[in-house]
Amino acid sequence: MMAQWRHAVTDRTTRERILDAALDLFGVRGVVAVSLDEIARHVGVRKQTVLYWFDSKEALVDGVLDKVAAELVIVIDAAVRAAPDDPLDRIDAVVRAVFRPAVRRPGLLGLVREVSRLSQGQADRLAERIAPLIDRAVAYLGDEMAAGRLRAGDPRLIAALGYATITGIATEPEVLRAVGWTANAAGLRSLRDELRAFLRAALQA
Amino acid sequence: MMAQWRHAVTDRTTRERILDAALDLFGVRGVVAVSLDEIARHVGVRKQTVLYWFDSKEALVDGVLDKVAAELVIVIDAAVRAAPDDPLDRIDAVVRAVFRPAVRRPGLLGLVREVSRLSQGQADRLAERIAPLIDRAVAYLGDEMAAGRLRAGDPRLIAALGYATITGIATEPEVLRAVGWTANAAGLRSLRDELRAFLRAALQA
DNA sequence: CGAATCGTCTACCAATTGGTAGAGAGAGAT
DNA sequence: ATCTCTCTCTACCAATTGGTAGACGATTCG
Repeated sequence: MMAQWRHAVTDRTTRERILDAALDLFGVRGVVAVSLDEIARHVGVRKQTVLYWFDSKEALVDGVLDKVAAELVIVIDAAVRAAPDDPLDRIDAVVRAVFRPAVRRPGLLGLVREVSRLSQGQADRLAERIAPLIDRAVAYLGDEMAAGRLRAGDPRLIAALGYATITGIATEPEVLRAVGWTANAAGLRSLRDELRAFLRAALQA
Repeated sequence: MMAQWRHAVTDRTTRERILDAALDLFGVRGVVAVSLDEIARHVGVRKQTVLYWFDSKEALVDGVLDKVAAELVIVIDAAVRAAPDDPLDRIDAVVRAVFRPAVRRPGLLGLVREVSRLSQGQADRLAERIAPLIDRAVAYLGDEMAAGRLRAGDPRLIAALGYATITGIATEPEVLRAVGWTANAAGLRSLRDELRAFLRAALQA
């Protein structure tokens, strides 16, 4: 139990590779649908090695959630900091910043979605990690609405709706396939632009 | 195999009750996370009775997908037929019509989302059933855009984005909880109204 | 009444699941 | 050279999974 933490700093490779594989598999196919055996196979190791680094499947999920939260916080923080003042441009910047990693790793947002199917404790764990992001976004939306620079509304629900739009479109390739969209570079660009225009229109004053 | 179809007409109770329980459980927790045993327990019957009515778990999923598609088609068809001419009002009507059953049965839209995790054949099965709905919606959006009554854009992607927003917000209670929303009658009303305003703004010319 | 059919049940089964126990290879430290 | 510690492995295990075989009562039909 202790051993893992003592070595997590120096020896990252195996542990990190397990987390990476678990993130992709859990995020795309769901936590219950992916066995420890399958994760181990993807890493090129035996199941017991996974159980050596993580005491249980639950602990592995915890680790993956932490990883996801950290990655999202970094990406969004950087985007917000470097963004211009105008609220619509700022939201634009966040969308663009989230879109790239979300497309590169479909499991990233998929795992956030997965939270509603996990235990209450695990949901709380992730919520706690990204709460600062949410609080800041909600406060920002509220301020800009009050200043008349964004369409008025309940900033909490507006934030949730924006999140639902982004996550929904990023995690449901089947829907895009159903409307005849193709997943090449041009398709991705037009999807990103259409998403930005959609959110701009939804939020502008 | 034949027996089931021969009797599906006369004896609906058990079969229907299995489908109902399976829809709710599959939709909320995911197909792989729910065992036939659990479904049977919810119905008050043994697993083998479930396997009597449906040859396999896969066949049960097929049945549930058909049920979901049929329910959605009926609800949306009725809403569209009874809706006024103005495109924004018409979309409004559809949102309101979908919102009620989606809230009453959280598994309904959850199961549609689940499709990306099922087999290709099952994804096709559902896609085929709701294709008319999608095609009509896309064509309608395109016409109204051309007429200048809706914001211009790729009608296929706009349709997918609208779907993502509705389904996303309806199937992720954790997100709403994270922004401090409460699931009572007043909360539901304000969520529905905020969703309508959001989509109106996103789509209007 | 007798026979067939239908719906549900009990009794199993092989495969897979998350998890335990502990062996053993390799590296560093004494 | 041996001892200790880290890491991965083989060998199991109990529980659960989807699914099969077939018995048993009730209903329908001749």
